Amino acid sequence: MTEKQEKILRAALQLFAKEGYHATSTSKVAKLAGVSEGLIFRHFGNKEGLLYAILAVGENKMKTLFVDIVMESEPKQVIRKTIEMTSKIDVSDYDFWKLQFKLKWELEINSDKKMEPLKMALTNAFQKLKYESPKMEAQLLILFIDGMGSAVLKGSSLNPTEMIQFLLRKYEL
Amino acid sequence: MTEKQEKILRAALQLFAKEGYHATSTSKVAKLAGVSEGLIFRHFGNKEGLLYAILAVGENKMKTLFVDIVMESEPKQVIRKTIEMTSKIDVSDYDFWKLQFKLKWELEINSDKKMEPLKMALTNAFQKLKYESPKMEAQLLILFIDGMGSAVLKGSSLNPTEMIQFLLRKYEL
DNA sequence: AACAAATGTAAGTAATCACTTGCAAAAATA
DNA sequence: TATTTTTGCAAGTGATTACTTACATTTGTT
Repeated sequence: MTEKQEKILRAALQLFAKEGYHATSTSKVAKLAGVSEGLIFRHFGNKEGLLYAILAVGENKMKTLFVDIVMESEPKQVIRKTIEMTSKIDVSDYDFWKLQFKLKWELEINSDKKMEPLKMALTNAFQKLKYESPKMEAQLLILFIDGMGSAVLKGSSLNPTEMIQFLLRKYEL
Repeated sequence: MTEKQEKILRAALQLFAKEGYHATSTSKVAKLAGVSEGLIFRHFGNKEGLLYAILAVGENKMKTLFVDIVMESEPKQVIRKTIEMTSKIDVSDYDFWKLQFKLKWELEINSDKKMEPLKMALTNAFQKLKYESPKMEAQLLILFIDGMGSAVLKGSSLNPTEMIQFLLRKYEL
């Protein structure tokens, strides 16, 4: 990975996350990155290739965020860590997460499949804790996580710390 | 409102909801509507004007969906109706709601303010029912509604009817 | 050192973008 | 009926789009 390649990826992430994929032209990316426009196509083939290069880099961020939860054996800890997940997101990664949410609607790129391991872990946790409908409980919690993430990234009025505390009490954690 | 004006609005809603605002060109809208491209600008000024004309038409849809809940005096009914809200959405209105969610991310058009009356009604309802943190409860439920709507409109694997039943049980309704 | 491959740029390309102009037909108003 | 206003279209406009080409420079390999 060249220095200029990284500059392109950083610039593209920043612009895609802020303005959206279609609203960002390759010439804008090149300008912000301080490279010639042609270099984008030399390295990434086309605009779509640039997008997927960004997503590939960020894929690991998501995995490392999940692996700590999925590996956890204590059921109560699985639930606690899931609820606290959004607060664990580094501010420097906001652009990446914002892009993830944006793409879900702008293009129809779904990140649901990546959620599957988390859903499994949660279902198991709720089952161990003798909840009546562990599968539904897992789905509901994921719904909340998604909503929390969305609220935080859009700078909604919602106070995430307060909401996390509230949820932890609800699940008796 | 001319017949051709309506045709333009219908075509634009369909395309904006499916492909997104930036990905839809005015020429595509004109083609689908079966009119000349210039007519769009004659009637709506520019592309943004076309978008806001669509949103103005749909504004009432949102209001009528909320008014039934906000006017309800029985607290348990307020909560029940809120939970059941997503299932009350007509399939023919899917495009409008999809556009609403899309715009929240593609442009930064926030529909949070329109949620405020619902939030107030829910807070009151939870207060009457002696919940410990009525405000947080209201916020949590709205988070859920948002997530449900998002899941339904994106055709996620989530079964909304099942989830609604599950939630009604959770709130002892 | 010699050669090949990879990295980089400047200046293009045709196509498409949102939008305008000029003019005709229809509708409303007098 | 005469006149104005509104509705509509065909054919434009310059700007911007994603992408290509031709050529120079740097880097890696033998």
